[in-house]
This record gives sequence, C-alpha cells and structure tokens, in this order.
Amino acid sequence: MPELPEVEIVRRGLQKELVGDAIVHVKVLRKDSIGYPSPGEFAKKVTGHTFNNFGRRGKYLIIQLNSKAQLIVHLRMSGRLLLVKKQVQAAPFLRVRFSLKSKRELRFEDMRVFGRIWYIPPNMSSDEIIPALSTLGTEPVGLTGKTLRELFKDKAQTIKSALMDQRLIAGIGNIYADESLFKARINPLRKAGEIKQDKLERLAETIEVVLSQAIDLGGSSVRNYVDSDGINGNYQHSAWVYGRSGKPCRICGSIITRVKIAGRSSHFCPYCQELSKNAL
DNA sequence: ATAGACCTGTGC
DNA sequence: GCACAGGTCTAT
Repeated sequence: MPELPEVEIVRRGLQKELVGDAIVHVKVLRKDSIGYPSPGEFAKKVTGHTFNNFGRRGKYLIIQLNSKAQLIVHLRMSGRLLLVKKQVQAAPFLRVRFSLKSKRELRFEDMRVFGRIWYIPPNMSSDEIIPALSTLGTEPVGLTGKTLRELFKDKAQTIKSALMDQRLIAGIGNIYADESLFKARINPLRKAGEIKQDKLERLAETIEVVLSQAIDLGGSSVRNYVDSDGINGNYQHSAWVYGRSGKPCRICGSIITRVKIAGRSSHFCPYCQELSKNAL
C-alpha cells in the first residue's frame, strides 16, 4: 500500500483518536510481522504502555509510548492499521492485535506479510534496531531544484529509481514517482544526473503538489489500502498515469505506456514526457 | 543494474 | 497457468 501520503493519513487518524489510550493486551497472530524483539517477547514488552504521540519518517510510522519506548510500523505493500471496536469481526489477514483500555482494538492486518512492527525499548535507539531508518534521506517538504540538483548530481541511475531511493528522498514510492514525473513532464528513463535545472525546479514543485493532493484525497487505494477507519482513498481515480497504461493521456490523448524501471512498472505519456524533448 | 526473495492474493 | 500488486533486501 503505502507511500508517504497513506502513512501520513493513518498517522493523523491515530493521533486524533489514540493519544492517552493504553495497550492492555497484545496478540501476535503471525510471527513474521514482528521485527523486534522476538515474537514471543513482543506482547509482554508492549503491554501496559500508553500512546503519547504518532509521528512519521518517510514511510515509517513512529509511535511514541510512555517511558521513552516506541513502536515503529512499516506497512510495506499491503499493511493496514485499523482502529475498531473490539466486537468488530476480525479480518482474514489480521496479524497483530492490540487491545486497548478504551475497549477498542488497534489491528495490524497484512495480506502479504511484508509489513513489520518493531518495539524499541527505552534503552535502545531505533537506528540500531532498524538500520534503514538512519539512512533515510530528506522529507519531501520545502524541496527546491537546488536540493534536487545536489541529491541527483553524478547519479547515473534513472530519475524514476532515484525518486524511489529512500536514501535520497524519504517517502516517495511507485505511484507518486510516476505521477510527479508526469506533472513535471520528465521521462522516467532519463538519467537523474543529466536533468536540467529548470526541470528539477519543476519536479521539486510537482512532488510536493502531488503528495499534498494525495493526502487531500485520502491517499490511493489500488488494492489493500484503507485508512485507520477502514475508508478507501480516492487519488487513484484522478491519477494522471499510474495504473492507466493503454488509456489516453488526460492532457494530449496519447496512449499511456508502461515499462519496467528498477523492477517496477512505470507509467508515462510518450508525448508529454518524450525523451527527446527532455534532452537536458 | 537486474533478478530473485520475501508472501498472498486477484484477474486474465 | 501466467502476470501483476502502494516495498525493501540480498546476491550476482
């Protein structure tokens, strides 16, 4: 599911509802979903904590508990965090259940089991338990062409894979990389280090516009994504290119193309994002 | 840079 | 059957 907008929406939903609530019982239904500590210890360690704050870094949800402990969640492809009354019927892919003092449950559902939850004890840093956290790049806020220039300087990789590289910018995934490149009229196959400054200025702006618009629309629901109340997002209905291969470009009517870049399906308009028009 | 692994499902 | 799915990791 989730890229930055979806994680941010979940974060906001939980922040509004859960600060001050407490975890009274934890049940791990699928051991693979636990990143740290061992699945056997997880429930014991997490039980009894109170939720203090819900933050986000890239696609990671960072939950501050009392006594300086943390819960960190990455939803990967199909993870969901749902806040429900405890009498609500459990879904087939329920992996971890947090029973709360308020008689509600925070449920981690994850069809594909790629998602992870880590408990960070007070005496440890999140960076030592999740090494990728310490290598995350900048949050995509206040981006400028100059920032992108520095990030992409000398990069021989395609701009598509550079945008999805979490060590450069944190939070952009397959959908919003394609969407941002379309709006900036940049071909996803262009080498990151060879893009002219004026296009980088445009890209810096379109990234922020696309992400904030996605948040306004409740995120993208391709398959599994729902917010913490179980509601689908709507960005996918107004996507420019993502998931639209074979359909006409909303600007020029050309047929949207799909190619593999860095192992991921990439969607673009062969006219609006023509390679030759993009040469430096 | 590309492929394969990790999982489970949906749609042709 | 086969291809594909909001992500990341590791190996070649």
